[in-house]
Amino acid sequence: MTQRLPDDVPDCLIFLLAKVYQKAHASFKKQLTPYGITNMQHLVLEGLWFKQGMTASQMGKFLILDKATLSDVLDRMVKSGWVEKKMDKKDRRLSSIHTSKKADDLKQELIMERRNANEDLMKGFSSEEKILFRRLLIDIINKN
Amino acid sequence: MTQRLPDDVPDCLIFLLAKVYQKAHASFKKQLTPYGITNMQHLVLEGLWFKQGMTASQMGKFLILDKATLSDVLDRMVKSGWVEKKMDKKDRRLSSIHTSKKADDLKQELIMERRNANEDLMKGFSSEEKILFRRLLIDIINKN
DNA sequence: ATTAACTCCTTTGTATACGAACAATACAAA
DNA sequence: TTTGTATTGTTCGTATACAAAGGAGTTAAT
Repeated sequence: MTQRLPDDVPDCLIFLLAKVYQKAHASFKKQLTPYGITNMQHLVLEGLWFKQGMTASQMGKFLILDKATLSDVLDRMVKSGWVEKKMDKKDRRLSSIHTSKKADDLKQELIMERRNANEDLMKGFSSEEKILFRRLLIDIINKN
Repeated sequence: MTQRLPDDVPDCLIFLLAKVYQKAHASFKKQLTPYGITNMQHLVLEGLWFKQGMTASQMGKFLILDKATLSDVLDRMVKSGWVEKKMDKKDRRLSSIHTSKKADDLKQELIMERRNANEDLMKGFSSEEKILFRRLLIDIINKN
């Protein structure tokens, strides 16, 4: 699917952002193939390694994901043995999510894959460009 | 769904790109609501206004979209009356895609909505930042 | 205690995404 | 002209996305 822009690059930031995301997503997806895990599932695992035991609601806020999306993702991850849900005894609406042993065994490897993917993306950028690029992205996300 | 990053912004470009895309997509989606058209459908229309009569295959290359994705999108757009397909008499595998009158009547308005969306995204950026940001995005897309 | 309001999560419906397999068609080579 | 190959577009399977509605549980206010 990966392709190049035409010589006459469209003057549309929305389009460029969509294509950059598409590219970044596709290349990380390829890196994750050997692990049998999707990009989204990788994100969930890293989120849990940062804050083990989050509820689905907390994770949704932390990762900025719709609860409906997350519900499906977690369901698949429980079924495929990447995470486990533990019912909360005090509040029966909640369940805390934990990574499984299968996931923890791959922790260092999976984190490294992400680091590599990030470096690949900005390969060729100067230090100043990297910093500025990051700042501009954050600005857009936090706008409004 | 739209939210802010935590104070401790994750050091992961892939994540930031996903969130920027998510934000840009969501805000343009809201702008398009009154027209009863999706972001993707808007993209297809602008593509056709640039090069009327493309085949699905050509459009896929032009917009960098998977043929399977495009097939579904075009199908819905034909059903909802935004585009029309004309069979090619010479090569019966092909059909050229055209915008409908319903779409053309909204052309100026729809193009303006995109322009506004793009300006909103980079509001607050200096001219230099805008130019650099665009260049960096294009660099990433055309990498490899 | 009971109702109202709120929260958590799931389910439903629609629209992307895209790899893979396919059918129909076109074309090039022998 | 038959055979092999390539191209176009569809269909299938799976995984996001997210709005909207719903079910279950909790808490606040009366």
